[in-house]
Amino acid sequence: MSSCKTSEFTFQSSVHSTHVLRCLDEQRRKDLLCDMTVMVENRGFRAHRSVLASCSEYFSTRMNNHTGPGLIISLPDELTAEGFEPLLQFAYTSKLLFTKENVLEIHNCATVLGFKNLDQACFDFILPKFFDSSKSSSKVQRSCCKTKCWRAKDESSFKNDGANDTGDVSSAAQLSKKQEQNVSSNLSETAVRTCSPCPVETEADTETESDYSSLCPKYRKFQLACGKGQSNTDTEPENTESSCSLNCLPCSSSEKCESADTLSSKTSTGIIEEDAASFFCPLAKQSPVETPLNLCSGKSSPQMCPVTQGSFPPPQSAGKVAESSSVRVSGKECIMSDCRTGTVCPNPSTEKRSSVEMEVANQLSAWPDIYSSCVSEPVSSSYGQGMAVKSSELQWLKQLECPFLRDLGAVDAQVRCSEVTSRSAECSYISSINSGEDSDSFDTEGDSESCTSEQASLLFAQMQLPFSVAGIVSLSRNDFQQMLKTQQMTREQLDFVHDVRRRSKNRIAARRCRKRKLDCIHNLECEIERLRSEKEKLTAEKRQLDQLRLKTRENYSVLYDRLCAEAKLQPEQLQVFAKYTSLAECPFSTHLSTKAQLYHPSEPELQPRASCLGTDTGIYEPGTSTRSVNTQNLAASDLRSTEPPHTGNNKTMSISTDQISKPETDQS
DNA sequence: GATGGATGTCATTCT
DNA sequence: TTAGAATGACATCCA
Repeated sequence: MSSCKTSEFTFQSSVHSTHVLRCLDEQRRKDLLCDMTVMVENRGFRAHRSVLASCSEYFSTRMNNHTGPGLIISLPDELTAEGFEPLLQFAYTSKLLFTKENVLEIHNCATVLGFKNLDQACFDFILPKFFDSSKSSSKVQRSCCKTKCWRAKDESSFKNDGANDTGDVSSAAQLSKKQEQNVSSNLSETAVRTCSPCPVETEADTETESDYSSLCPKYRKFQLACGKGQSNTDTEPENTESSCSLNCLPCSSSEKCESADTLSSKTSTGIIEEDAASFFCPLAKQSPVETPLNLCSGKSSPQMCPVTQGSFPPPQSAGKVAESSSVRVSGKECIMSDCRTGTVCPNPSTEKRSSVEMEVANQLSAWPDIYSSCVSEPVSSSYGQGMAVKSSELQWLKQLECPFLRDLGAVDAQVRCSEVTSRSAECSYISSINSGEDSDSFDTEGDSESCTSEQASLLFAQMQLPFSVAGIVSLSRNDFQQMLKTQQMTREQLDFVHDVRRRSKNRIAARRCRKRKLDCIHNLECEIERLRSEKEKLTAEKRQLDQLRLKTRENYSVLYDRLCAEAKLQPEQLQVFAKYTSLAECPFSTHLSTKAQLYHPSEPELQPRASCLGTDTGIYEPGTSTRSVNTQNLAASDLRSTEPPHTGNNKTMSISTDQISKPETDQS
């Protein structure tokens, strides 16, 4: 405590600025404390001078000489309200909403007004995406226009970029020259940055496919066939990792281009958000609950739970983290974030996570093996340093509400197991190894296979190996071999270490594999359920359509008969009529053909008119050789039986097969 | 004692 | 060519 009194503490909230901005935006909307009006195209926009002056060089310059109240600034004629309004919103929300239609206007306004953080480079990236003929605006636009994503560029290159842009945005380029003289002086001195062309996917479908890239071929095929995302596997660290690797594609440059926002793929409206959190894995924003721990490509993540070099924060502090914040204690920074909200606490001063943080992230990904290993291994080594913690020091992790740590309850069993194991004086596994038996023997001699990692850890201690099981598992191959080189180990020890590493890796792989299998089974079950319900729905729809079709057919039949009766068509006319109405898809083509057949000139002896006159001589005699067209379908007859008497005209369609010269072959 | 789930390990294949 | 990951098969433990 005495040292704490003399230490200097800094609390830095990453959400404070957001809150302030939000309040200012609310004030603007309510016209509270607004001290200026911007006139564009006869439209007035109320705003705060300080906000606009801090965002725009243009406003900053214009306001220098005005200190009185009621300042009204009219924008140049070439600017439009359509272009200015999104910029005003951007000034207050750090989000730029744009469409293909107004992006040019916005670009013009931003250029003229010298909006900071909306550099030319941003539009350099966006505009080609919009106006490239091969791209559709409805596609996903991924922008890499984060300020952190931009690399410093000299003014000349900036101008070159601007020249390159003329192909797409000629009007904007024309404006830029004149406007640069006024406002871009500051832009240039602030090291105009451009966006390195991150190799991001711009096609939504490509992104979807990439999502499945982490799956094994078999399951990938299934997932692709199902067209489903990794609904259940999202909570799995390795899948999160794969997703992150997709969304956090590194820039081609060496700059720390963490990610680009995934814009909405369903609308053509883009959103560029200048948010600290957005510099990192977008999954944090997309599904914060489903993304427990961001382990982008095995690297550390700002979503990392509180971890420091061997000194963990107390449970109460970790468990009550209400908002993203970073606490700097004596020069060391503890990253604290709320896993539930997905907020992050990027440290602006540190570009990379410490190796310990990265190591812990890796170790957590292998949870709970590492957890149990950590508990049972008080190994102090450069390799195991990050993991050599007591179980009591890890208890605070359980108090976090990170979904990733949900299984801690299950882990407790292993912890207890490991503790018991560590207390046991004898271990058959150890004895077998020490006796010089083949390492395979410990497969069958272990008391519990769930404790084999702890037993191996114990053996490490027995063999005085200065590293942990978790350590050698998490190391890359090069690091692992380098580590072995630094150690003076016997052949037996080397074999043993290699064996443990291989088995541990395979153990983890087997878990992953089984988890995938279960997910696959679950997905299949869901798919079966979905298909079943879809089938029922389609069946009901088909039934409805069938009834409707029969009804229509009957109505049409009635109309046809009435037409025949009223028009008193001659057989030749009926034939022609039937010819031009007997479309293939017409349900009455057969009917008409039959009628036409009835009136065929070669059969003058037939008396078709009898059936067309609506008389009962049309012969409908159930049980006889007569056949009704409508009785070709049982459902039709059922329907007729429920129809009112007016459908009795159907009888007129009844045809005696005796009257037809050749037998009717259509029995269907 | 039978049984099914969970897990570890090995051998093989795939990437 | 090789390392690592994935996975089927088998064995074991345990409820």
